[in-house]
Amino acid sequence: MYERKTTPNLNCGLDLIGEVLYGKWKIRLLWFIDQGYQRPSELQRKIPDASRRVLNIQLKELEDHELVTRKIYPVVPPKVEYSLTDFGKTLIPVIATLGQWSDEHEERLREVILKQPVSSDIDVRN
Amino acid sequence: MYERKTTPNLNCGLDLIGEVLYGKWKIRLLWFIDQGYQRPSELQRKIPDASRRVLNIQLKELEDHELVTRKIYPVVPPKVEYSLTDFGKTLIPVIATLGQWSDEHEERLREVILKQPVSSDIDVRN
DNA sequence: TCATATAGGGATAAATTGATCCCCTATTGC
DNA sequence: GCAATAGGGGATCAATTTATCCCTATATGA
Repeated sequence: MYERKTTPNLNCGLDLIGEVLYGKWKIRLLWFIDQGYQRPSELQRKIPDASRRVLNIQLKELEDHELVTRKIYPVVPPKVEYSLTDFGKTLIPVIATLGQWSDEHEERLREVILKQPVSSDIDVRN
Repeated sequence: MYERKTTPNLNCGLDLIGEVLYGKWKIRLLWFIDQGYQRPSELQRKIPDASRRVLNIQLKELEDHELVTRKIYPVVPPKVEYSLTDFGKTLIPVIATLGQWSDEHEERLREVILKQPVSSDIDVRN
């Protein structure tokens, strides 16, 4: 497993939330789990761009941070279900705010993201 | 300058907001600029853990994404001021939501972040 | 003359994150 | 026996992000 070499900054609230929410798929994982997609395979289908492996790793981190719990059913083939903890649930309105903002500004966002490379870098040979 | 080798995912709103807000210091930069700390040196003093260089790079990205504008005063020594664009200002309530959540849960967050390494990894030889 | 302040950037190294590949478990059904 | 199913993990590589180091410029004040 990867071992951190630097100590995280934990000065202000924004550092703290960064520690638990940074990770390419974490916000989506929380969101989809809240929506009822609780099994790993369901989550993979909802987030096909992420590899199985990375989702597992990020789910594990969410679990370590007590935002989700993992319940294993002792059946074959195995069955696992993730749920939000009460703590994790408090994040849902926050995520909703993020989602709402990006939905409202979707078009603008696409523009500014895709206009790369920036004007000064445009190569007229294209 | 670093050149991207993969194309970003832009499927849903959460991908989009990720594109503009990912970056260790970006949220803080937006927040402090909104608070009136507009000059690079002021921002550096507010965020001493970030190097000058990285702040410049992230400010540049915020500018490319039209969240801030950069005004250069032709004086010596040089003077530069960043301001939020109207677009950037729409993010402030979103950031406030993030900040509020993490302030409310500050103690809990510190706990779960610092309890690392997780129980199964604890080495009794310590 | 030299340090300070102010803003910036290139080159490069280090850290972190994400992706790929291949392997394991056990049962059911063909 | 072999494939499919469902969940998982080690090793390793690639991509990305952040940090470090050192350089530019000009004016002011000691």
